[in-house]
Amino acid sequence: MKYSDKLRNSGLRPTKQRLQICEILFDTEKTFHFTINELEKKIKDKIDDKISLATIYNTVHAFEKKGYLKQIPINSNQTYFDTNITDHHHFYDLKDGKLIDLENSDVGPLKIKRKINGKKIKSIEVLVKLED
Amino acid sequence: MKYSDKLRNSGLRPTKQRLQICEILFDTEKTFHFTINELEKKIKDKIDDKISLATIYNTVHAFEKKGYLKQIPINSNQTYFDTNITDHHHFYDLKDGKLIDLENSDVGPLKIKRKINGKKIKSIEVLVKLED
DNA sequence: ACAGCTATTTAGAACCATTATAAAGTAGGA
DNA sequence: TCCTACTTTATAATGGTTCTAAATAGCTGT
Ligand SMILES: [Mn+2]
Ligand SMILES: [Mn+2]
Ligand SMILES: [Zn+2]
Ligand SMILES: [Zn+2]
Repeated sequence: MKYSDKLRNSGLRPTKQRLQICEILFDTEKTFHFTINELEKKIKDKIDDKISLATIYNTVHAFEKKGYLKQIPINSNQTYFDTNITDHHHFYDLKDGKLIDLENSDVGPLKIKRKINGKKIKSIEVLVKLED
Repeated sequence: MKYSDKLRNSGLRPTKQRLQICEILFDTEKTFHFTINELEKKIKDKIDDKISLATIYNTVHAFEKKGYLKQIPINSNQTYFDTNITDHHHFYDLKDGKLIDLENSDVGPLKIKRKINGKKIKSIEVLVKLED
């Protein structure tokens, strides 16, 4: 399915900027992790038109809200996003700030035994910090 | 052991400010989670002397580096700290931004099967997001 | 094709948690 | 007491993110 249809089906107009960002984010063999800053660089490298920083933020947030991107919970001055939207976990290399995917099967079965009244679990995320 | 000795043993001079912050952080029945902003409020409430914001940041970072506090990996515009330095996990209530401790036994055994060459695991942290 | 409406983009300003600066104050050893 | 390194402090700077409001572009009905 074309990105334009996917966007329209989500209630998002398929603008030139959104389509170009789609290509950068989703036309890849492998999924990847990125910060806004890194995405901005990638956009400058790969497309000739300029996309304003505000639009990059708007688009990433719109895609996240629609479920096409995920935020990764991590302590950093920047927000990390993930084009891999399946349930999975992460290694976080403290040395270089890079993330590595951990499949669910790499972590083993997680069973949260405690329950909070009136709340339900939205996600379970494991972060494994790595050092030398 | 008095806080002054604990601090001296860590190579930190037991200043009035650090001792007062120690009392707020560690003279409690239960451990708790906080942001710098919340700690600042608590300091204003509980002690009569003023402690500058810079000192609060300095002290929290010094205590974290010495292992008396932990940072909690989470997506928020503020950094969350924890006076519970044991290995444990968290519920994160997306509605009100509050954290709840999850004991290791509440999560079940975690076994990270994948290894990264030349790196060792420093910590394994689980974040369980809650919604209504 | 056109008009009208709303969504979107954009440059720039604002926001705000955090960090840096550098001057004044303090703890502890000689 | 004196010295020196450590600490505190007010304040400025930083930098990622969000806001603003004006210009532009996509879409629907005619
Ligand atoms: Mn280019
Ligand atoms: Mn007071
Ligand atoms: Zn991932
Ligand atoms: Zn905790």
